Amino acid sequence: MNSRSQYKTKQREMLLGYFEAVPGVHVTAGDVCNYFKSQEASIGQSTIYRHLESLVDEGIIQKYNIDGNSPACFEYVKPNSHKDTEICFHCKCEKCGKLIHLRCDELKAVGVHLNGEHGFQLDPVRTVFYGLCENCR
Amino acid sequence: MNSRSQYKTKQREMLLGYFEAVPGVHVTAGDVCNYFKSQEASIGQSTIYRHLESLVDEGIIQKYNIDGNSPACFEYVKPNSHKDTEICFHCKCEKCGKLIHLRCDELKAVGVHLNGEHGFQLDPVRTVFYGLCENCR
DNA sequence: CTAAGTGCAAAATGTTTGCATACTT
DNA sequence: AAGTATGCAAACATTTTGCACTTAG
Repeated sequence: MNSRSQYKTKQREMLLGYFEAVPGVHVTAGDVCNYFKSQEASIGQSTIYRHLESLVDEGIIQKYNIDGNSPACFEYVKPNSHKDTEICFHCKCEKCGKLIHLRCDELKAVGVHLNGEHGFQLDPVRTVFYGLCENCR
Repeated sequence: MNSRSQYKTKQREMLLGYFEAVPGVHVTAGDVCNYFKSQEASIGQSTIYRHLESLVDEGIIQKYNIDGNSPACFEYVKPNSHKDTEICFHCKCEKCGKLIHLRCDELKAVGVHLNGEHGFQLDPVRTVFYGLCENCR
């Protein structure tokens, strides 16, 4: 659950570079593995999985579970979009797959409510609202 | 995606009985398998998986994917309960992994708000709130 | 030098499928 | 009799782990 890398290794830099090159795009662990398999400098799959976990813990990428059977998706998080003052909620369309980013005070109230009434401290970074977007309804 | 059973078999009746006996409780496919393994009249796991799919399609049980790695959860849906008041929201503790299910009108307001203000039709079955539970904060 | 990182292959997990047999209608 | 349902074992896909080896600090 808590794994951050401490060494700056070639593999970590390559992974970071990969994610930085595709901001706002979802990739699966398999996508990453395939990409590096097709490069001359490849990375073992366990290393990829281990780094994905670290990068999530470090807040550099985000992990989404679209549904139970398909593989998890990862997305690069731009460093300056992470400030507390602009909490960003995510809505994912179950049909077209579109990811919508919302900055909304009323949604922040959900967190306050969960905290006050149910003793649950919401993590807006990890929580994704699933449903249907405007076009797909 | 569309599989409804047409025959009334012993196995189907046993499964139905099992779910009706534990309304409002989440069970995984594995839980169901284990339960029936400990009974003298057991059911094969493929049969269980196939019936779970049918029962979901028939609206008799609901399926939740809490996160990508843990198994899907199933819950019996009481036939005569008016749906709107029975919407169940899920909170998952990121630390201890505890799953809390809430039936809360104020959370329903989130769906209304997303719909009205953001044109997004929330799917409460699929959406899981991540955060920290009372004990882990 | 030492702790951390790597990568292979194997294990673990949860779910699905092929197929011969048994059951419902 | 005809078409489903069953259940075993094997296949599957994704992710995790054990362990010997390498590397960063």
